[in-house]
Amino acid sequence: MSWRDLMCGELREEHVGTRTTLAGWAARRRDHGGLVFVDLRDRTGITQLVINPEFAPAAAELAKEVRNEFVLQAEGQVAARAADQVNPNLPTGGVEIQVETLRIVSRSTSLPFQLDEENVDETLRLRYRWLDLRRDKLQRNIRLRAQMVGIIRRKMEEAGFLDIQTPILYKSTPEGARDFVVPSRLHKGSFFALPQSPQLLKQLLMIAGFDRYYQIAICFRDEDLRADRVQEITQLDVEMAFPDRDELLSLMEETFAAVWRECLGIEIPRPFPTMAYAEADRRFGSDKPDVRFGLELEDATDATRGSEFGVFAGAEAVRFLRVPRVYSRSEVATLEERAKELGAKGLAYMIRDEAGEIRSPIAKFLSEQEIEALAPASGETLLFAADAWPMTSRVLGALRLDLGRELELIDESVFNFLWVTDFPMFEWHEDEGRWGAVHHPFTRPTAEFEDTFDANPREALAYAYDLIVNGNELGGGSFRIHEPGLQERVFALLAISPEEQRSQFGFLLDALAMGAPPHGGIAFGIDRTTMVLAGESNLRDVIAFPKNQAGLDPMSGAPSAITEVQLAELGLRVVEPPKVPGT
RNA sequence: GGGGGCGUAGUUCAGUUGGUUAGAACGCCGGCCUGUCACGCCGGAGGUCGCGGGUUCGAGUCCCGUCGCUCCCGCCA
Repeated sequence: MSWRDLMCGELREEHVGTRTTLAGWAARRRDHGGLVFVDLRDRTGITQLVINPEFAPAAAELAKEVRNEFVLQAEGQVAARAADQVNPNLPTGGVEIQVETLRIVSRSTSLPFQLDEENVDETLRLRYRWLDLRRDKLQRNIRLRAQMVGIIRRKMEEAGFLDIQTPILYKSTPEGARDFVVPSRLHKGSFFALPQSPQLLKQLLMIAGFDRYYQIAICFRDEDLRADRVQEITQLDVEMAFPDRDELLSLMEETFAAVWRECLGIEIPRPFPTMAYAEADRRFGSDKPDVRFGLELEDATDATRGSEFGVFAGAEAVRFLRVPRVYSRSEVATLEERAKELGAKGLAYMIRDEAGEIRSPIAKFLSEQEIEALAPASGETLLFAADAWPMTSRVLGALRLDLGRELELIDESVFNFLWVTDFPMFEWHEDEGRWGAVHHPFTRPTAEFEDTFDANPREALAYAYDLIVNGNELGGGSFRIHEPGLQERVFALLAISPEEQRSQFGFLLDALAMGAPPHGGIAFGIDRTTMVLAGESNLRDVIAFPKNQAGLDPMSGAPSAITEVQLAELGLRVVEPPKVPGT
């Protein structure tokens, strides 16, 4: 016996007069005492069942018991609806099933929340995720994700890339994020780490001669979560030997263009524009600029150098946003709050109102030439950050995004893809008193800096690139170091001792010394790309079974304590007993 | 580790200056209803106001603490 002849959303006028069997969930029941209507739902849509006690007394009796989310099977004639009974809101609205036989396949308790209710508490949604996933939006997002992954695989295979799996139980590395660790039973006291990325393994695959590799890889980072950051991510991981940057980037562009075309029917213009990191930082205060709107940062460092205003005169950088409206004192105070939250010491402002009058607590410190150099127009507010350069970028870059949204400067209908390139190789870690890698320690410097990066780490640029859409980082990559000597120099600059180099990365250095081809690659966050594709602002809405912001799963209760027996087998003792989550 | 917001019925929310028995909609239960599609009508059940303490004649409301969720900063090569 087959459960169904057609899917609920597939029924059309052409089926009128045929007998058919449908199966699905009762989305809604409308009981008229005699006639009963049931909206039967499956992943394809909804069809109306009509149960008439005159034709089907047994079915009518049973229909009175039907409640929301019961699983039903219904057999009957497909009937055309009278003109005044057509429901134009449903694709199946011109037809209905005149039910002859109804079967309650499965019952449901009353629901903890209604599927058509908005803003349901997220803990409740996660706890009953199987219900939450029945909602239209999540069904659509999960399908979109699967469709995207399918397109990506097709494109990678067409381009001759080989899908190779790498281990999940692997080795802890000191660089980068915190590791998730797994204790080893066979080797008590030793731990595996879950991969933060298959980075070293894919490099070894290049050295092994698989010159085009890709994988849809799960990666783990034990860091705090955000709306757009989870601990367990899925990434498209790509690497090629004897690489050609234009070929690699254009393959990626072609892949994403295909995803947007096939999933959304949107044609993304190619090639994607490119912007150097330094320009992105200067104009947008960000390494992942949202270029859908202007409101770019301006520089007033030189113009205020000799100013009587000590904060400006003494700051490494004085930069500002030119906002096309006049703010009240309390509105500016709100903006200043936000700036302080971002790490600014304050937020100076200068308003030229509609009458041309300057309103600014700092105007009295500035000469007329200094004010004219800033050229405030009538109806403009200038918002200043004066600090070390990176802080001015952070504060004004974030403020720019807030204001862009608030002033509705953003065209939400467009997708602006952008490559950001020429990142710095290194950044100074003040707290640790050493240099760190901006991308990762295996990234090669651009040719220009290969000889000089260790003499002048601040200036050195990396052969790296990120793909940005509307201010979201979808992914990034780089060309790698394939020369053992060069790799050792980078390690040394990062203050990794020769002993650590051996113990942590000995296998990489050995491999590089045995015929390593030039290679490079890229990796994209599948979750985040789906988020952008689906127009969501939260990763949890594009992941089937996500954890909450505290990294807990309200459904299963993971993570949870393990038994004394398990601990003993692993040679572990728990020092701090776990709090039971959710109490 | 730090900051903001939220926590009232199964769900989403309202709740005045601190004042009688804490409300609405949806859901749930019972009844009526043969063309509805957010069906309609009548009736009903359902609340430790997150938890603990304090102020007060009196606390959902004010204060302190705590827990949970969420957003952000740090962090995330």
